Amino acid sequence: MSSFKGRFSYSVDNKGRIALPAKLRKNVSPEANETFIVTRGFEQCLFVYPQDEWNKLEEAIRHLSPSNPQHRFFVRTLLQWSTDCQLDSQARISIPHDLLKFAGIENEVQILGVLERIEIWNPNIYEEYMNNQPATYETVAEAVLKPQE
Amino acid sequence: MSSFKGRFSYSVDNKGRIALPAKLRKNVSPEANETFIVTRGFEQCLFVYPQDEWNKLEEAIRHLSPSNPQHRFFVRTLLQWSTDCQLDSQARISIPHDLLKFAGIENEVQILGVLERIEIWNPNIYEEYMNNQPATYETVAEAVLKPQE
DNA sequence: CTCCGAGTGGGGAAAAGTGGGGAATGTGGG
DNA sequence: CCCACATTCCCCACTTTTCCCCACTCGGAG
Repeated sequence: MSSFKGRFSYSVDNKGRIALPAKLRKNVSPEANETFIVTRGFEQCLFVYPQDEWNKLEEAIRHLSPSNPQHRFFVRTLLQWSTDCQLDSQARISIPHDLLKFAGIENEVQILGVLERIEIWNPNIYEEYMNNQPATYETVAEAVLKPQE
Repeated sequence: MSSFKGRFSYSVDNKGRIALPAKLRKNVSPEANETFIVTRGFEQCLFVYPQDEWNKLEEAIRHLSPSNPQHRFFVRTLLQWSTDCQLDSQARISIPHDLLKFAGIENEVQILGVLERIEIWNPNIYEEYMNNQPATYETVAEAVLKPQE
């Protein structure tokens, strides 16, 4: 099971390639086979799943009801943005332009490790997201971690 | 289970390395495998968890709902600041610059053992924190220890 | 006094990040 | 049908950072 963590500032070269930070690369399981699925994230960012983690997600949405309109909408939206990416020999992935455009990414990115997935953000949008949180880290922590036994 | 205790004054060299006090090192369980996770603490300090203690924390946040925006914010904030650190052959950990900057750490640090984690503070900030507590140790003790069975 | 463990400092090899050239593939127009 | 152009991918090269190892100092125990 992957457990990505950390925040990294990386550049996007003019071919739309983004290097995968070495510390994240070490947490990718061999079953992922150097293959990643990039898709639209929550908030204005991209989610990157290693193949093996994506398979779990796919299994989950496979069990959604095809007769439920809301489920259909969710599955369509998720999958229409999803695309396979192979690492090149320098451990970089090449992101399609429409996904870069969706996330407002130009030359610089913030890369986050978030347990089973990796997130890619425009640094300014990320900054804004973090600054616009209604509560502070400490107060949220108190609420989130309280029921811990 | 770890049970760190004590307060230590240590220096940070110009490569951002901090030695782990010998007394704390003796309390690290072998399962930690010389690996530590450094992250942002509450208040302006850093938390250092041995691998095995971190795993418990990670297990807790893994069960948070991915569809709850507040949970997403918390997990992102916690993980974005987290990074793995291996002890070098001199039992030191190398702290990334952004974490040092967050905690306002320059050349000197206070290291605290706090049960399952280790805290690293800028000595001045720690002093200020201690001096600005509204209640005294004795009155807080009364409130904290009262309901103990 | 000597030895040993603990804390501190720095040099050099290896890895990681970044950028770009050029072949292979694919698409549309002449 | 062939050619021009764009796009993709593979490889090579340069720079910076990281980390691994060795050396020195200090203080306490024997």
